[in-house]
Amino acid sequence: MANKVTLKQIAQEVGLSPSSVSLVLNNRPCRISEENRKLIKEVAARNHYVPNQIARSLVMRESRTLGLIVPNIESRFFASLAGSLEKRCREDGYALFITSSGGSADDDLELLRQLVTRGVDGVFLVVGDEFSDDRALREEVSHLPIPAVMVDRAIEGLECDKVMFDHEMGGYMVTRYLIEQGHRRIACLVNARRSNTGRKRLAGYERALREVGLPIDARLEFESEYYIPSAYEASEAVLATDATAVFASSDNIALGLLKRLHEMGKSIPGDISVVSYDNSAADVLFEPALTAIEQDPGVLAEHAFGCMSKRLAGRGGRRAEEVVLEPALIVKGSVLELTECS
Amino acid sequence: MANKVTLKQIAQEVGLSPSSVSLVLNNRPCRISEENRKLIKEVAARNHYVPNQIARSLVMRESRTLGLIVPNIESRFFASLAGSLEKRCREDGYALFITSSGGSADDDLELLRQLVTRGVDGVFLVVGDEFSDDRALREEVSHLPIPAVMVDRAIEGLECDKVMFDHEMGGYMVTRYLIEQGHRRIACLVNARRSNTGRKRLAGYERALREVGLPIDARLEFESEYYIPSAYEASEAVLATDATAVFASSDNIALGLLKRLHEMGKSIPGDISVVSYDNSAADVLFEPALTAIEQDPGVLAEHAFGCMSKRLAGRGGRRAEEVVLEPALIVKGSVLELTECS
DNA sequence: TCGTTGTCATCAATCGATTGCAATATACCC
DNA sequence: GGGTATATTGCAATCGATTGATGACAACGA
Repeated sequence: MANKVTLKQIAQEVGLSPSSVSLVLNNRPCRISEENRKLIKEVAARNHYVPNQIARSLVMRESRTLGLIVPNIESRFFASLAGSLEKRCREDGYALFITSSGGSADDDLELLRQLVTRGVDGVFLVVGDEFSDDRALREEVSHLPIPAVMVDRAIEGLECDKVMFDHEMGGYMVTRYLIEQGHRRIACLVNARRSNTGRKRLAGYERALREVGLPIDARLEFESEYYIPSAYEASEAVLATDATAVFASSDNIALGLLKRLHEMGKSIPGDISVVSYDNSAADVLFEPALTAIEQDPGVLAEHAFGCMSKRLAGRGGRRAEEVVLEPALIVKGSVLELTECS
Repeated sequence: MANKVTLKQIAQEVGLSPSSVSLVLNNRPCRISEENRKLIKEVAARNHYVPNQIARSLVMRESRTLGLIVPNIESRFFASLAGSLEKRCREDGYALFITSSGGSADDDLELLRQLVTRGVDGVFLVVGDEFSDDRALREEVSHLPIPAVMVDRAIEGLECDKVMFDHEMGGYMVTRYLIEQGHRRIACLVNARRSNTGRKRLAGYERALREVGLPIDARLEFESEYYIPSAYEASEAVLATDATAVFASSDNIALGLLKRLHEMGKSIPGDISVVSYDNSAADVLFEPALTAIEQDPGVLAEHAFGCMSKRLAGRGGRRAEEVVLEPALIVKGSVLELTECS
């Protein structure tokens, strides 16, 4: 294990003061003879000098590091978001500190504090979807000494930059599309009990029905957590209805549903049409491919970074910015067009 | 945005010196009257004082932060590893700085430097599987001023703690099992060209064949990258052979293979037996479930943290520690037992 | 009254960088 | 030689915490 080389050591070896070395290595405008400049750079390189960011952060009051808190890094969507965001940050010379909380507001709070004391210049928060007690978290976020951007979801009623896809619109688009394809009995499988996003998607679903005068039938609305087994369980009841189509409000929910369909020997879209939300890696396998709402994590990352960037540059307005992105319905082959006669 | 509160401010408000405040808040053994102790703690709490880790790291020369570099956080296996490792670190009061490199040695190097200058106390490296030019990286790793643990894979010939599953053994176990089930013509689909782990799995496959006197037939060995489309492409040729079983050396490779099988209307294990490596989330869908080698990322994380922990405590030996874990073959239903007559 | 002991708290250096201001040296002009 | 530019470089404070060494003060015994 090699020792770390410090500015002072370089200075000593060159025979100049630490100040001069610092000035030269940071390309600060200053009058140091060309000769010594060369010398300093050479010695620094030879000794593999790397400035200590810790020390630098302390005096500069910025670390060029950002933080990200996601509920669960093992979920494909968040992993992808984290990946995109990291790449984007790196492009601008920021490192991204990725952390995964487990989804409880307490853990979120703990991580947030960790990030702040570790000197990140800003945080991206993917928090607030679960209905846990988040008073302490809201409190903390609203008193943060650094900029924060809430991504994909938000703590309701908190003044803070937000970037997210329109979940209500997503639910609406799916349902509207199914209606246009001639479906009238449309079931949905959503996580409305424990998730804000789920609740919004459900609202969109209902709006679409209402809009065309179709009844909102509680017997067609089913509840499922965002896990495959949960959806699998719930699916039996869904398939016992007379629905001709199902709106699965997340990729995992769709997977659970498909598993059940497969077991029952039902075919898509022949026996029943399915629309999913977010594409899972597994989707490549299905024949036909799943029609689904797509929320590109890369787009989310791009906008989130944009907001952050503005704040960091001090260009953010006093009021919080809210970016709402429209999701896209990607039509593939899992929806049957019902003709009038059917 | 609230201001950050410093030790000095607290001290001022209490009317004592910063030293005293520091001493008390860190529960250092010192003689400060019970009365003042109470006061200090109360004022600190009231002001939401949180010590600045940056400043603390500088003088303490430790940050209680560890770093992790994975090739691609969007891959399920790495995401899961990152998740487990983070949880484990947190249990011991360490934060984990997760970064994702993209897999090139250059990026790995860049990230490694970033982590080091940002003062992490140690790094977990999941690097070195791709055959890129890694001289600079080896150089850097071998001169690191902090402990490093290579996880899941390694830069060959580098003296450094290592924790990984035995990939050769995995390939061997799969093949051995297939042989025991009566298979004689066993194809394999591996990433041997660009991956060390793939190469090892192939070696295990060949060892098993050799051991029982079966021929190693180059016409049964197929190459695929670790991506679904790549495996999908390669699968056609695999299925054109007379193999009764296929060893798919990664989850993505298995998915690509399955897609092709599905399209060709072939059934598992009736038409052909399949063994996979690592379970993918998508596996739940298949009927029958896939027999596969399982490498629990949690176990990997646990051991990796163990090594790190020892080093950090100064209890590591001078020589590098090497932990080789035996993978498990989880038998499900994708392999047909061939009877003698077949 | 002096010395001793014990209690409680502070001083000042340190970590490794950054940076405004001051200082030195050399050249140039009258 | 005195005065002024100009070119180079160094000093010392600073960021916010930690910590070994040291100081102040009271009580007590001789």
